[in-house]
Amino acid sequence: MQTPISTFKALGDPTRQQILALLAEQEMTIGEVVEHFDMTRAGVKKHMNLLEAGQLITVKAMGRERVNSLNPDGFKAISEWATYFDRFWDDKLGALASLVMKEEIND
Amino acid sequence: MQTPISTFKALGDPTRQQILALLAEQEMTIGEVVEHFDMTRAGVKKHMNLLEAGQLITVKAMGRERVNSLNPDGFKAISEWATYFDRFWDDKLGALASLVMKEEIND
DNA sequence: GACATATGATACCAAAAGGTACTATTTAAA
DNA sequence: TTTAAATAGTACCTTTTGGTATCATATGTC
Repeated sequence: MQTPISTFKALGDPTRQQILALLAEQEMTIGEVVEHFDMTRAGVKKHMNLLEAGQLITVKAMGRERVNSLNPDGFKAISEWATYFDRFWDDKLGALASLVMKEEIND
Repeated sequence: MQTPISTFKALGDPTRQQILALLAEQEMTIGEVVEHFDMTRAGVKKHMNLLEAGQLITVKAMGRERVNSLNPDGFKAISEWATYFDRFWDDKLGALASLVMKEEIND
């Protein structure tokens, strides 16, 4: 499987997590997001660009405004990645169980 | 819920992803990991420190060697986080369905 | 058209991360 | 006890990232 590195990268920052939390409540323009932070619009915009690169948000133009909303794609990618690893652990535990059994037989 | 930012951060780098892939096959000392990369031991060690901070690997001392293995904790944290968001999407869709219904009633 | 507003983009600075060279510490072996 | 191996840690440099200031572009309003 291929790992969504840009998505992990986007998620690995506290400011971006806060932005996602805001957008989880309701979609917002950049201007509205900025009001929640002590940061310039350009600074927030850079974070938004990374979130968009990680497919965690989408932007739709509404006149001269641009509304940002959460994008399921990125979240879904992480979810699938996690599912893959859940199975991996099951296999490992299975392998461990087999090993324990073999030892018991050999005793 | 609290988000495992250090874990996301550790996962958001291609070199660290490769290290995890190696350790998924078998546990290794740092020296063995280094053999797979065109990088100094100290460079690899820094990545290992970040992986350990994200609870993605554990280290056990074996004599003068230190064996690194995958740590389920970090992966499990991501898995739980993903599960939380899966439910979130379900709720959003549910909310959307309710909204559509309400509009039909108001028509 | 003129003007204000919402935004994107670029250049620049400061801080953090990626990486190397070097030194120190611990442990196995002769 | 000397020597070599495996590793941790620190100082330092380079690159990337976080952030600001500034300018350019597009859109709604008068």
